[in-house]
Amino acid sequence: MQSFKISKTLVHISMEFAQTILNWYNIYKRELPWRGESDPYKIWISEVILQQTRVDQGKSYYYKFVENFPKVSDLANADEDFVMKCWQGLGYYSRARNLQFSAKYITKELNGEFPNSYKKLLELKGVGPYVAAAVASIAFQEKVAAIDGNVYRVLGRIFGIDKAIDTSAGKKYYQQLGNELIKNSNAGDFNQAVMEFGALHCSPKQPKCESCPFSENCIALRDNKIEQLPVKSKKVKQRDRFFHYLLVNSNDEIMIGKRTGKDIWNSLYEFPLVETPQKMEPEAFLSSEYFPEKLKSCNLNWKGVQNMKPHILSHQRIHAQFYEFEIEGELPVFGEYSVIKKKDIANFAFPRLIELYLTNSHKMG
DNA sequence: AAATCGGGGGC
DNA sequence: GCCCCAGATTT
Repeated sequence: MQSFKISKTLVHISMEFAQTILNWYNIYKRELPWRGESDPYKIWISEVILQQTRVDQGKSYYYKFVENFPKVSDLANADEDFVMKCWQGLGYYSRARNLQFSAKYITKELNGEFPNSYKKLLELKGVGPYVAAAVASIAFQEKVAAIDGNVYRVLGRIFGIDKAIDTSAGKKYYQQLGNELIKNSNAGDFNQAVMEFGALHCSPKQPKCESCPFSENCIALRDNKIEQLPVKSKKVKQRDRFFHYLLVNSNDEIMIGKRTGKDIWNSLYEFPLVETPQKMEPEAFLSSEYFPEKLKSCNLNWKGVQNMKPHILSHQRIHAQFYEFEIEGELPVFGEYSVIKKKDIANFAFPRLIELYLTNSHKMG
């Protein structure tokens, strides 16, 4: 807060900051599907979709959700596989499961009355400080700052904050600063304005400092620290994984199973999967201990294998191969997998990696 | 506090 | 390749 003249009080600073950012917002804000929405349920949907997700990527999913589940009770009563199918391709699939879990909670336990405060919203599964603040401010005008990646960047730069955004002390500091700045504003507009400013003007790379309404007061600009702020302390490391998908086909049927557990892609479907600790060539894999005994003994006809380019996730590089088998007659009972008609395959939600394979192999015939 | 959970886009 | 995106939960 040293960026403003020392004689100014916090009230003056917050009013000046808010007025500047709201002026900018009124001129440059984008038209977005959820802009002007007053239904807290739909605002909630939009905010969950937009977690760690760009607006351009989330838009079509927002339309899909409000169309298929126009009310919270529609989402509560929907088939889980259909909800996951609507989320397919968006990533972080626990968001979809938690969304429906909380929709059931609101519908059944709260008699359909949507939580109407920051504190009550925080009790929903999948709702953290950001979403609770966003919904509370936009739907209920509660004066609580929604601190997302954009806001960290905008405040971090303008106020020259040296606290790291991925520490609890840093998060607390930013939240308190935001809560001061929002005090004299329409909370919903204020939060959306700061985020929009971060997305369009104070961007991570090549921010438009030359035309910035805060250029006179921005500490980062003054000290030439635009590239360094906001401060982050952690670094992510990736691990390699080696997946062998087994396509067990008959004429018109194929084997799939639903993933459970704490690994990636929980609640999505997949083909029988074997993971090996290191890279293995197809021939070596097929005659190895890793290839399931149950399948060795049932007269599989190996048609070929398709090698995918590494599938890159935030913490993993997945090297996948798809083995195509044909089998005469009935498909065997195998593990937790079940047999479906190939024509029904589009009803199930698959990871992007499998979707890519299906698209490719379909194209190739 | 650190690790994990996806997928896509910009450079 | 690296960084980041209208973050939250688990360990």
